[in-house]
Amino acid sequence: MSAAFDRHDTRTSEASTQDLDSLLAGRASIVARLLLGLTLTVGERSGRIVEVEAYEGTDDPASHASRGPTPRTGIMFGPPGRLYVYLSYGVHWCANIVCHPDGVAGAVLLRAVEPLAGVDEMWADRPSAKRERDLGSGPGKLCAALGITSDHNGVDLLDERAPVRLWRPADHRPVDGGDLAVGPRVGISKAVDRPWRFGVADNPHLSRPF
DNA sequence: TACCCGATTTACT
DNA sequence: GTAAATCGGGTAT
Repeated sequence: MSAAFDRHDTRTSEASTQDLDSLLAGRASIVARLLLGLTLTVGERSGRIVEVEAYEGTDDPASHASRGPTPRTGIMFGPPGRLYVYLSYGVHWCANIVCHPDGVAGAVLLRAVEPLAGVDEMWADRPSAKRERDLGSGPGKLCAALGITSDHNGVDLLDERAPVRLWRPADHRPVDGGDLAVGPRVGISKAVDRPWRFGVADNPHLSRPF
């Protein structure tokens, strides 16, 4: 599969100037960190992505796509830039951004956002939150705060008319150097050694410290 | 058709 | 720190 990425990996070195469209076709473990600092908008609500995890599909035992496509995971085998939403523990919705080229499964789990707009609506859907930094500080919390549910599964995030949109704010700066925190993924039992959790270092809205 | 379990959150001890 | 809540998909009957 690596041949499918050779072209993309070289281009992602200058990712900050690329279109999101081509960026998302790259390898999940590289795309993930590049999503930090981008904005996710659902209606009136917006959040800055501050924590993510990469899941590399067929070659990643921890990925839902590791055993091939199913009715649930099929979206991850399609074109990049779409939203993959699944139910965790029968309770919480979790959202991923599909990446890799069309036909090659891969995704980036959204783990935390910093509220930017529509904060009143977020509080209404996160009644148990005690502080603003608790509103989106986890993959399930993030979906509740932004109002993301299975209704949004398969949405094209780059379509301006879509109910959920991913975009680069005018003041965006790549998160790297000392601002980039890296660590092992959370809550998995396979491939636990892969350091594919990325975050904005010391950001108060993280799901947990690195 | 049955059983098992999970990319979690929350409340309670 | 620990356990309960809750349900769809995967794997085995």
